[in-house]
Amino acid sequence: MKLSRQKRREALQQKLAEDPFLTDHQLAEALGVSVATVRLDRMALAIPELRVRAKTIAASTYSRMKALTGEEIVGDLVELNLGQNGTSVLEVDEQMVFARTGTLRGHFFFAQGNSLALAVVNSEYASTKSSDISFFREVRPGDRVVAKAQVISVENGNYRISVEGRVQDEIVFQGKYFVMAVDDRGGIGRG
Amino acid sequence: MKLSRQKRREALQQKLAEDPFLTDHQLAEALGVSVATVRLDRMALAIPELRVRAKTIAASTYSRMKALTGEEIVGDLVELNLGQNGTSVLEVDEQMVFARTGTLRGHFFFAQGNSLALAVVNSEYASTKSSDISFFREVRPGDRVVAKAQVISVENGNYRISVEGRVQDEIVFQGKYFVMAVDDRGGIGRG
DNA sequence: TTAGTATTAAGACCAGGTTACAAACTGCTT
DNA sequence: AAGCAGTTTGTAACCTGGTCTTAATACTAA
Repeated sequence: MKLSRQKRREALQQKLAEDPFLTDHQLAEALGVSVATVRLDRMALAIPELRVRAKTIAASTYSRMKALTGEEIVGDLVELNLGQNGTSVLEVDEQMVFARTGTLRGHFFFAQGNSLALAVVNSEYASTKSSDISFFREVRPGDRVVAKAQVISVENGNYRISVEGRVQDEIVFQGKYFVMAVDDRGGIGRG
Repeated sequence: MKLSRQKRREALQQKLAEDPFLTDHQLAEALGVSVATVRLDRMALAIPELRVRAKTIAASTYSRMKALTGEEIVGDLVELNLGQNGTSVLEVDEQMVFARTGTLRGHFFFAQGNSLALAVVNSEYASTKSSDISFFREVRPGDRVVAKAQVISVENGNYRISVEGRVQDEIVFQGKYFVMAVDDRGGIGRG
């Protein structure tokens, strides 16, 4: 069960890809090699120690989870004029794109636009009634998508909001959101 | 700046809710109290040490992030007839809803519909060109959203797909997705 | 055989804890 | 003022999962 150094390192990377929470000790056992060798291999492959890995994963996924599910805004809100307009920026990273095409998954565009539209309204219980979005250009990890929202019209609590997302002045998506501002909790159409 | 023990412990929990990656030392400084006290408080509140917190967060969010971003489908695909129709089920949990209203965030609807639409097309590089969605009813944690997609028309690689999401026969969202099947990598309009 | 590389082992050190215990400071009663 | 309880703080020893350095051993090709 002796692997060449090359093979062993590939196996090590594979193991860690499957489960990044393995200690050097566990890795050593799995690969049938000493802990010292595992450390050397990690060094050579520039793989940080378990704690750093855990913390990095935690910190990155945590904030992203928060952004995606726990918080009200997807993307960083950089400007906001309630009832008028707003701007948010979304940094695209590897986690957000399709494995196959390497391009941003549509729902991040939708989510960025959606949450920006809701932020602009900022009623106690604003909610999206409907939306209409088009995607123009592919986006890749490293791109910064700047979304600008503009309120087009307001009619007793019903906002029409236009959102445009650009990467360096090139438009990547364009959408209209119809948002309903509900101030009591009895309304319908929460999104 | 002296807090009662009660208040201090609340403050500690608050701090950790905001940023779970604070060391005892940082907490001690923030609360104006010794490290030993922080440890006692953590003990009393059954809050594990930093490393355990990091690892736990990492382990739990890691799998969820993979489910949310790393895979091609949001929701569980339960039926699929390529080029024709498909069904997916999304279990709504607390992480997916707005804190304030307790209702599902629009982008999960969008994402469920979007990924289902793409799955139905299943070209090598299918991508959403545009969409048009309406949200009808609020959805709460525990609900199972069953989405059914139906291909309406196909014209040289351009699919019109209608998706309906229901919770127990009650319609919660309805959307049309325009998906482009791109078999080479040169096309535009990836979503 | 021997040089050079790969592997292992052994020792000291570190961060961020743990446990156990002692000391000090508080508020309050007697 | 003395005594006591509860709270807070400090100290020392130990643990894990590493670090870094040095040294010894094993393997392999010339």
